Amino acid sequence: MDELDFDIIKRLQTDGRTSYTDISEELGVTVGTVRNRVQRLIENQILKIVGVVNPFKTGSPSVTIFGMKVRHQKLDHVIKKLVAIPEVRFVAAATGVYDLYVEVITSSNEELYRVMKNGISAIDGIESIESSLILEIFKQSYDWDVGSQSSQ
Amino acid sequence: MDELDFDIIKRLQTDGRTSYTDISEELGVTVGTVRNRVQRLIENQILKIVGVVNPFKTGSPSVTIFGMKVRHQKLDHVIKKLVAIPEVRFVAAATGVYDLYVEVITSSNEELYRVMKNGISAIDGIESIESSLILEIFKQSYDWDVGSQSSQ
DNA sequence: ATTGATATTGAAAAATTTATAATTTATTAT
DNA sequence: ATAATAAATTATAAATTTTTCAATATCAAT
Repeated sequence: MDELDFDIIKRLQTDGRTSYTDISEELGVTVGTVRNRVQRLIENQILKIVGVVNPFKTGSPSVTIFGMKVRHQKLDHVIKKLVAIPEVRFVAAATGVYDLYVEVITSSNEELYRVMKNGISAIDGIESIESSLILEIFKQSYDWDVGSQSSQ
Repeated sequence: MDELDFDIIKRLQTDGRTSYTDISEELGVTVGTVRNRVQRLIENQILKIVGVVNPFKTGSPSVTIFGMKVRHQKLDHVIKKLVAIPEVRFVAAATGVYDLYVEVITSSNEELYRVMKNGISAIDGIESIESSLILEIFKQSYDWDVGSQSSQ
């Protein structure tokens, strides 16, 4: 990871379909180099180019954020199980009131209930779950500051 | 929004750089149609094609999730102010313990402190803030089920 | 300095995107 | 129902981008 990687990422953060040609001209390297770099970043799972939708604009989905307290000996196990559930789209460890934050998106409340009952509740090691149904998303941006070589 | 829109979105959710040609062949429509649809979806802010990075793989950032309780009369105002802060990348209204969930990404703890002190704390109407520093992200997927015409 | 490994470049071929006009499909008013 | 209008889709060609690959350059270790 060097300055060029960061610069390429910055460009793709604002538009994931920016042509490698454009990026190469802007950054003063060859298209091939941009291509190689992007490929490597994607292979190493540092970068992912995806179409993102606001779930509330494509239907009436159930978006839920869970705050979980977990037995620390079981943390790895709980994470592994959660990650394996398709409807679980975000899992992160945190400090503070909850050990884990988990986001689930289903296309209905019935399906949410199914995931909670058969998927999440069945996991051994979860001590408590606080759940919040998301009503509306006001901001969802992906161009956060990836920093730079010099700032590390 | 019809079945074709959903199918195009589904394809882009897994790879944002899938060629329109590929999509068109797969869905049995012309490239032009795919192009028009994607353009319209992006214009209407239903779809966004972006490069997403795992912030923890591009440095040592501060990722924080805030749970906020807000005076309901001030909710619009608080949301407006939060959305305007560049480091705030996610704002959503919720049921449950918190009225708002907010995610902030900064490239350091110092910057996080600055955003909290000058940006967030300065907003009138926030009654309480619970903050959790995210330590690691285990899953971050974007291919949630956008449903279909028939399922709506 | 030399070797080996890795990354970048340049150039041509293949493929995709873009633009545009014609056609089809859908919508609205009569 | 029918005609008129609008909107979306198609087909085609030109412009651009992506891909491939051999040659060159860069870097790290000996």
